[in-house]
Amino acid sequence: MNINPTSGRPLYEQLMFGIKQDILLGILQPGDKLPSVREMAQQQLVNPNTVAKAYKALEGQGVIDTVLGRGTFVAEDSSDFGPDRQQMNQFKRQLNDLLTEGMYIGLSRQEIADLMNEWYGGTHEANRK
Amino acid sequence: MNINPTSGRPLYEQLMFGIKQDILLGILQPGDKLPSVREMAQQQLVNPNTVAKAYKALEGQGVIDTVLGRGTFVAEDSSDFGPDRQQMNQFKRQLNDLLTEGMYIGLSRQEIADLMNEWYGGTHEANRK
Amino acid sequence: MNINPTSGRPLYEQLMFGIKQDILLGILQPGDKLPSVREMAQQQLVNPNTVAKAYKALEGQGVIDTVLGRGTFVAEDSSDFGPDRQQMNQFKRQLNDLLTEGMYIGLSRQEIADLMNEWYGGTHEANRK
Amino acid sequence: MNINPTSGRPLYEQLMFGIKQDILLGILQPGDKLPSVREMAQQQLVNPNTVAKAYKALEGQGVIDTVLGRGTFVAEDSSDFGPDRQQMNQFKRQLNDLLTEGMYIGLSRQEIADLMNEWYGGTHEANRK
DNA sequence: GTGGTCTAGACCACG
DNA sequence: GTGGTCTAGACCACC
Repeated sequence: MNINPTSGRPLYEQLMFGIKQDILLGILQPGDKLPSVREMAQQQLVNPNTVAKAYKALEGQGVIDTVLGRGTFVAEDSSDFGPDRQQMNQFKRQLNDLLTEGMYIGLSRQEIADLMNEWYGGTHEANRK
Repeated sequence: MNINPTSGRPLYEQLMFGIKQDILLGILQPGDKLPSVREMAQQQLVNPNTVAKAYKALEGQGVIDTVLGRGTFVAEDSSDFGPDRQQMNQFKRQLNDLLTEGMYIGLSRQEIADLMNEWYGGTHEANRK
Repeated sequence: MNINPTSGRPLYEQLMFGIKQDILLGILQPGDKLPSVREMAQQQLVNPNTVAKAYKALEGQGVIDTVLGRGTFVAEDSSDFGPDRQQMNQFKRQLNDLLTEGMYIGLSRQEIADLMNEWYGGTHEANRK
Repeated sequence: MNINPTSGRPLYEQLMFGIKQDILLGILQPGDKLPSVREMAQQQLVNPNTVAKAYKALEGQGVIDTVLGRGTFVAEDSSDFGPDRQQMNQFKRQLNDLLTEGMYIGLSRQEIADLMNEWYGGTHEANRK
């Protein structure tokens, strides 16, 4: 998981994102314990408040469970968060914007497809369906 | 072009994308005059400053040219040059983010490829020269 | 003389500039007749008012003389407009800005010097002192 | 850095150049935090929006990075990459304009070269690594 | 606390 | 008429 403070995306969102990704990739399994708020804050060089906010939001989504005094754990049924309509629409809008941008800087359809394949091939071979 | 003030996306960014798309779709041709800042502001129900901000940013990207006292025009050779390194890097970062996002909301590689083909097929197949 | 409407510099200033340059280069000699306001406007694709404004300003500087009903002529003593202190200061400030910019985009001192020599060599060999 | 509100040059542009120069002079080092928008506005007696405009433009040029909620920082590798084509073209245009201007106010090739050497010698010889 | 966005309204130079 | 700049002041999300 990589946190990029200059990307403009909220840090807490990037954290949520990274954790969900780790679950989808199987790096984190249901029942696994997450780093404590303070540990995670040190690892990722962010403010503990930011981690706490991410954990709280994930708990609200049912992705993780917090047990007072023991820690935070990946929920048992955490991996079935499929795309809802709102997320899909947002994604399509973003893809739309990105392809417009790509076309503008002179990238062909093939070049963009290549970049896409590169990403899947390089980092996520094991996860393709 | 439709500006949606409640979408959460900055208005000036929506304007920029709308104009870029109009150019790619051929609705706006190189050399065409854009609505004046004040006209566009009235059409889209935003403040003239917001339009000016979008126009300025587009000029910075080489998409449009502004002639003092005359107006703003679609640039002639906006996509002639290949992508430069900075643009490429930025694009790859954005693509990376988007694909991660797609994976996170549960979209498969094929589904994303389909969305991409849909975009190219639907809006731009007919427009290629 | 080339007028660039998108440079951000006022058109009338570019005109003044170009005329003075032609005089310095010897293309225009003292006593030569300048194109009429309308002719010049057609040649340079600008509004006649813009040409008139440039001519008037040049006359105010003693660079050209207007004879009513006959036309506009290069003044006899027009070529001795040396740098005054204000012009020098402005020039130094602009050079300062430009060199800062050049250093920023990664140009070495030598590369900038080369560009400079290229400019002098290419266009103005005859005029060097 | 001194902002001169009566010079005719846009304030935000003066800010941009002042910051770039501070970086080149080593007064600001990569990673250093810039004064906050509000602080800088007070220091330079300008409106915060004007500072924000300058910061935003510098970020667009890759000179500084902004971290939401934390502040603005000098970018780490701002001049690593060579100049890209667009930047080069813009620089050449500006150099061209400036040299024409110099010739027009009566500066010889040697005088301009001297001014250039003066700039490099005076401000940046000691600072090279 | 930080920067980001938007509005409103003013003044200016240019054409 | 055009865009460019600046100010003032508001509201927001993020940290």
